Amino acid sequence: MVIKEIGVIDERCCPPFSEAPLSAADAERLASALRVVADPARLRLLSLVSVAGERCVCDLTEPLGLSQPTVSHHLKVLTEAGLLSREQRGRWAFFRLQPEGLNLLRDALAPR
Amino acid sequence: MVIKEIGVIDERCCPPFSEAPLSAADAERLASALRVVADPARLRLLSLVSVAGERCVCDLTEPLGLSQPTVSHHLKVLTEAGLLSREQRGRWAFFRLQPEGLNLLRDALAPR
DNA sequence: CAGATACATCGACCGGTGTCAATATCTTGA
DNA sequence: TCAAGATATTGACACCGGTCGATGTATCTG
Repeated sequence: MVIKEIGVIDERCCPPFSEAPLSAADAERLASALRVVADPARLRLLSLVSVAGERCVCDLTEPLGLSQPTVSHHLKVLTEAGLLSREQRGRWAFFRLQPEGLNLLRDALAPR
Repeated sequence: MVIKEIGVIDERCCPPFSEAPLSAADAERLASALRVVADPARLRLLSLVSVAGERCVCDLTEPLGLSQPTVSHHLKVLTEAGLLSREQRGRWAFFRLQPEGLNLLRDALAPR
């Protein structure tokens, strides 16, 4: 069993913002999580998948105007971060939005 | 009169996420806004200012362990983005959180 | 098995940015 | 007006990551 250590958005990623000053480690974790979505290509991928409900790589390459390896790279980052799920069906890999990931990120940016 | 074009978090920065696919331009704007907070030093600055209510540069250099020019640079980025306000009083520059900035970013990450 | 299709991985390039030292600018007090 | 303190700006450097072409791997079809 493998536990992802880098770039994962889970319950540890997003400590409360204005209760106490963020430690260096917490800030690094949260910044890593935010860096995942701070990219125009990844935002468009999230949006395309979210609108369609489900998309394979072949559907995503052309609207983004990026090469297939680049799109695969971004999808991997988003999936490892917990923002997308991946399901292999035949030759195709289908991706869906995992809304909890975005919810965790949103909550991390809430001043309380 | 100068209108900032890059990295500003305002009402145009954060179009709805899953109603329609993000355009390239919208994705670029939103990514620019998110890049502002996708940095550990800037997150810690936001947190320190948020907790204290108000801080000057001199209060922020030491807890971050960064040089004064670097801290000033990050504070400028955060201020131009609309996440902090800056008020000069005597020799000191005091910074406060502008909660609307974070609210706009949060809303942009909401799947609807 | 051979070819085709869909996707992933690798290696390399390059532009962007976080960082610092040095220096400039601004503000106050004597 | 001069000196000192607080902050901003400049210039340079190093590192990270987005991108692509080439190639590898898996899956289906004939």
